[in-house]
Amino acid sequence: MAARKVTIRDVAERAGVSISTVSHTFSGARTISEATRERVLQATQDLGYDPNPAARALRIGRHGLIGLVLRPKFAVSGGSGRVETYNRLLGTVTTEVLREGIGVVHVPSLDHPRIQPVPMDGCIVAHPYREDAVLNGLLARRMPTVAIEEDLALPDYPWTVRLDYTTGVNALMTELGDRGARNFALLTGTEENAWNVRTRELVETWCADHGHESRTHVLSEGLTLTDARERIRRLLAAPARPDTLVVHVSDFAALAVSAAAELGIRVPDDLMVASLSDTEGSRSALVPITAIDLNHEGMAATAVRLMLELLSGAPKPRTPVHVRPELHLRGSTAR
Amino acid sequence: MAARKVTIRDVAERAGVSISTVSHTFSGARTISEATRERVLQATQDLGYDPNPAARALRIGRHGLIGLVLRPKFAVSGGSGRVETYNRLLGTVTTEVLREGIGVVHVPSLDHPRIQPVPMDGCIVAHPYREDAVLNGLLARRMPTVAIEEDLALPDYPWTVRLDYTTGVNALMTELGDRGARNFALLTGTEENAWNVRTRELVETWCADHGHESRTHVLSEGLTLTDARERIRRLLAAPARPDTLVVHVSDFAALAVSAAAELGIRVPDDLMVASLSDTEGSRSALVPITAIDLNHEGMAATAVRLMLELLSGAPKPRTPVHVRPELHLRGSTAR
DNA sequence: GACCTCTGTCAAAAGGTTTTGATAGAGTGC
DNA sequence: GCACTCTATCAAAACCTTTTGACAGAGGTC
Repeated sequence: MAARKVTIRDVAERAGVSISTVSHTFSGARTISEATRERVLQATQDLGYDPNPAARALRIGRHGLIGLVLRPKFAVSGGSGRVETYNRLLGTVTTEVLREGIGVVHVPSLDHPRIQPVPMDGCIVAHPYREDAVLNGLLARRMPTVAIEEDLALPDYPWTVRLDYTTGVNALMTELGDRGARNFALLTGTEENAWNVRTRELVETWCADHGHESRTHVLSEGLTLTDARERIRRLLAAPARPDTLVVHVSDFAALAVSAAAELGIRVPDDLMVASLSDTEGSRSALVPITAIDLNHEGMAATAVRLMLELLSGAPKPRTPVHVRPELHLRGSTAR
Repeated sequence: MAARKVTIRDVAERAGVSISTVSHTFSGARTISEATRERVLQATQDLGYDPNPAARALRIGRHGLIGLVLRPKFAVSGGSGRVETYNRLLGTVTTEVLREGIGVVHVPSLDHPRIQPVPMDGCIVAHPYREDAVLNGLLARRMPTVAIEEDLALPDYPWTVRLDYTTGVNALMTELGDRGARNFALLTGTEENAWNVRTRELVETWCADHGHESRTHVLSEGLTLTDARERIRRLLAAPARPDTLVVHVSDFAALAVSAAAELGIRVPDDLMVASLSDTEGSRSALVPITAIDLNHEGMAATAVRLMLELLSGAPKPRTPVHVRPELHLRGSTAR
């Protein structure tokens, strides 16, 4: 079936020139006469020559590929919100990187500390856990690595893109406060990532600072929608019901809205709901939900920028790199 | 910053052995004494050695990567249904391929006929257009290629995974007929891919065979939701309104359901709606919509199986490879 | 002690590019 | 017609692995 691959040597032979001439024809590194170029191109065509990327990479020392790892592990079965996140990241990284003529390779987020050697010039790790095994493995191998969101155990890693939670969460809380919220319930998650930890700190601090009630409930991100619904329903049916719900997962926020409807609780009049992430789930809920958009596009684009800097040998950023989230006010908190 | 990369030669030197011994230590191709192995591993550790994938690929002639191209072009901004499709494909391909220790690389679906050389052993092209430039470019380069859905101009390409539209669409139409559908409107798309063309043929043929009215409307997949909504609204407001809508894009089907609600048309009593694709849009519409699930998981897994066969030199499949879609009956067509 | 087999190691070749120093020949200026 | 510069080309080296044929020494058999 597969006859021997045709190499630059075959092309050179057929065109009656040396292999360096063929190479130069493609790269334009040296001037080549029109007649020769013609013959080389013709030979290339005839033979169906396709340069070997491995040989090229070996010689020039670059693969032209950057890796992308998403943690938490990409799960097809996972909530649609997570899928959307992955897509926004992947889409942006792909687009941005492409502009530089670089490709994207999926790096399996093996829990194995030793990732199998993948041809990449650098790697972007999105949403690492605390003491993330993949991130640490890459760093140990001296792979140029950019993190999207910090590994909480590596707060000083300079090549990190951080979301400016302070601005985002405080803006949201102020808005809720202005609209009369006094008794908050925060639904946060179990995964130890910047998103959960930082937003929790900020919400709790803000409530404490403003003398408002606040109670934090931890809900596993892995909960089925049915189980999550049940948990939320119980929370809303309890006698001392909060007047405001701040929910980490947008799909859960949507659940809260529909659970409220079933219980005859009016949103936003009796209960305000806000989400700490923004996806289709929050946008197209029964009552559209006020949400903080995590600006995955901005994060990804910035990560790519950082990666290009890192690869070109630029000095590390001296101050933390932040990206602004976007607050979308919607019906679930409207007057 | 980046001192010269440490190579197998450095490890050999530090361990006081030859480079072949180092290589054998890793590959296990020859027996190595315990003492030597120990020293080699220690040296590897000390130096932070990381094998060069390009050199390896060059030598063994395989990259350990397969490419994935999604056409129509992956658009983040595109409808959420398209995003979901991409994810289901990507997720399945990644998972399946990983099992074999192979990685996945994103191939930009450049409209450029000449994709830049990407290190991959084979490439999966999903949903090619008619006379697809990328698919043809790959074949011209003799790249082992598997198509998910046929290129209509290459009906005999053997390494193609096809959806069994006949079974799926006929089951749907029969169901609709049984439930009293007599006057059909088919909303199909402008892109010339197997999905649009095959389903259209089947719906029209079925209606003709059963002596039912049917009218086909072509809606661009690129329409904004607002424009699509308007078009659908006009269709439903017309005097000779169909009793059944079969819609290609699930997001458009969801629009039809809500447009009907606005016009006071009851679904399914006055109007049945079915979708030729199944996504979050159809599942969580105002009235959940009966839909044909394109079984992207099955298609992707089969494509990977085909790819592995192709790469291992197996003979081409003698009969077309089909995957069954799944029909989900929901409220939009219920009695 | 001659012959053989095994074990552990090495040296060298091969894989397909890109890059660079060298050079032949053509053109230019006087 | 000499000295020089350009233009177009070539040969060879380098990139880092994996694979394979060779071989030295240890141990076994008669």
